[in-house]
Amino acid sequence: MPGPVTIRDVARDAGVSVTTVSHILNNTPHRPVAEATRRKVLEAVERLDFHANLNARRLAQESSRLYGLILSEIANPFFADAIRAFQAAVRREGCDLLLASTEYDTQLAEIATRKMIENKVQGVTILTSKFDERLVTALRERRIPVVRLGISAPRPGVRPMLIDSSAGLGQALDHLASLGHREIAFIGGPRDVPSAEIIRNQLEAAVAGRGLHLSCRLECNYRTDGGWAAVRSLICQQPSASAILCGNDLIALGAISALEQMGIDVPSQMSVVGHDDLLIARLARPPLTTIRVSSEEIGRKAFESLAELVRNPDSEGEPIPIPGRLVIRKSTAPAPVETTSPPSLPD
Amino acid sequence: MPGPVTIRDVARDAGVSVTTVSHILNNTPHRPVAEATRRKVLEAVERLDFHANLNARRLAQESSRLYGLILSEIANPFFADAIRAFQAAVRREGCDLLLASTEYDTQLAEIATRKMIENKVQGVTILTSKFDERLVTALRERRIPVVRLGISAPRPGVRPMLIDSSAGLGQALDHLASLGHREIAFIGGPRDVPSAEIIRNQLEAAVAGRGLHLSCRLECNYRTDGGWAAVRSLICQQPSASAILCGNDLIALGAISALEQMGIDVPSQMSVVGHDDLLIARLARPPLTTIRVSSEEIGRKAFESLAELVRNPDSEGEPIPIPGRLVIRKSTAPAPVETTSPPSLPD
DNA sequence: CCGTTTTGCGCAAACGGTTGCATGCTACAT
DNA sequence: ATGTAGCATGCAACCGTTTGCGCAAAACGG
Repeated sequence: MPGPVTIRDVARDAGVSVTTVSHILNNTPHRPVAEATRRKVLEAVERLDFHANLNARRLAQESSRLYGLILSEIANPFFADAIRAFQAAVRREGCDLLLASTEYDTQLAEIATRKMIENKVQGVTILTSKFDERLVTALRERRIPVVRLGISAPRPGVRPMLIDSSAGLGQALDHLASLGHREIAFIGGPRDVPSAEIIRNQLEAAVAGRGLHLSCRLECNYRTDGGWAAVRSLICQQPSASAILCGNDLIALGAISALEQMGIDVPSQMSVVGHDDLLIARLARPPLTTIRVSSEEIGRKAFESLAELVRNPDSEGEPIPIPGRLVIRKSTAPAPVETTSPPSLPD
Repeated sequence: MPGPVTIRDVARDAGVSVTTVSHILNNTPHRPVAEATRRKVLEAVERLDFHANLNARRLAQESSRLYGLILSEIANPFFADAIRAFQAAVRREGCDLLLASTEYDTQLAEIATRKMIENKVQGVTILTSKFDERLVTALRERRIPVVRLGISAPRPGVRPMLIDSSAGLGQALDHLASLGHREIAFIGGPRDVPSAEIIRNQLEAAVAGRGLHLSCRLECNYRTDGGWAAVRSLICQQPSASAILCGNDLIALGAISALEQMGIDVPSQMSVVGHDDLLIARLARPPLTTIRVSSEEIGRKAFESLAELVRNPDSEGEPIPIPGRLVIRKSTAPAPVETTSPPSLPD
């Protein structure tokens, strides 16, 4: 067994030094190479089917040409396009991507961070809001630039990215109001998830700014079963609501399924609005009216800012806003007329 | 700027040699270490916040402790659980995962393969059936074990994994037959996708084995719009079918949406059966009767076999079967009585 | 008290690339 | 002929770890 073919084998085969081979393979600028030599080397590479050892290369090089991406779950559908866009941008730069998932687990988050450091990535994007600030600090101590989704103490080398649903939530409220809805309930994500809390706050602001009010605020996990359970309790304590705003699409889907089971038709008897616009929102029955947040935009902008941060390490910057906007489909309709609350009279 | 902390810094700080530090950090078996020394070193590691350089480590080590996973799209929902299971198994082994996606692109598949080789992974799992056999050969030339989804020439070091829907398809046919369906149509995936072709063949076999026959065979892309279009043409050319078997859940969802648009109710007027059982199948309206293939099982078994192959490099093995079985939900119901074809008489 | 084993540790050579610097050669101007 | 510039290439140190082997001191058995 001859072992793997190394750059030395190529050099020998082409009759040149390893230095020359290396420079040719890397297209080192300012190093002149005779055309004949280049051909000889390239032929040898081809003939021997040489593949460079990336570990050796990265060890020797000053820059790893590696970017890191940390997310909660690799297959999280919400981030599908973000991953794709980020990955594509990384590749366009001639770099590689190191992916790590936290699975919402503190220890795995630590492992993911450690992996970023050990691999000497030149920048990290964090797409999970449940991520200990201490770990960001660990990255910063190694001078690794960070772009991060969610609120984050603004500091040099760390650029936050904020999903701003204000506009979309406002549009949703206006949309519902124009359909005659007065009693609107909100089912948000878990209190301890920062992103859920942000949406909640933005909604409160939008409601206040419009002189409306929420008849009910509920909280549940971010899955369909959460939405399902929340609706059961909602109907008990606040049966007069005619529309429900949900913290994400899965909650909305769960809500719809619970309503259906209780014999309440969506949208004729109850309107439902989601958040995120997953693929599934389009496919649901009825197709979901929801607040769309472009995942692709998240991935693209995250990389842009990260690349900028790499060029310009300690620069600070405004949080990157990711806007959400309303997409109207079929899960919202005019409020039913037989409302239990009497029409309000102008005074 | 002092540069990154290396093992030498730790050694100096602890007053021992790098050798000792290395052995302590790796828990090298059969190397005795005084308890006091161990403590000193561990404290130094802590104090300096030392993180080993993985590139250097991998370069020096014989084994990379790295596994590769190649798939079509990282966020493909069908493989979500497979990735998770594979990843978890890799981690349990104390190894790392290298992920690469082909995006259904030949050139990216080549790049993914190259990356596997350059990173010296000790084994690769390929979860996309559209993957050139030549690339597998390239891996084999480097003696990298491969576990691969889909048919593959059986050869040493390569273990195929086959989704066997035969049982599930049989159950589906029996289920439909027991509901009184006689005219069953099939909408499969693209002809040039091997996995689609396999399902087609397994279905033909199941149909033949039961003395039934398919009234119609269609082909479309693997997305909802494919199913949508296929149903439009199906209704034109074969309006008597009362049930549709689909090559995957997205086709089924598209089909249902087209049927709804044409005023054909599912399931009372038309039964629809999917394949895969994505999360979305459960959430669809009506919830989809479908043939479930466990993604988690794919990931788990893939790793098991790969690990076995790593221990025992050139062993051959039977293809790993991944069974599909029917899950009955609400998209199938008794055939409508006003069938256009006259009841068949025994002769 | 003297071999012999065991324990604890370090030297130095890999691993496979990159890169600053030196060197020989050709070409050209003086 | 001679100095000089630029072209083409190679030497050798270095990146940060691992690991085979050797060495001294301690522990042990007779």
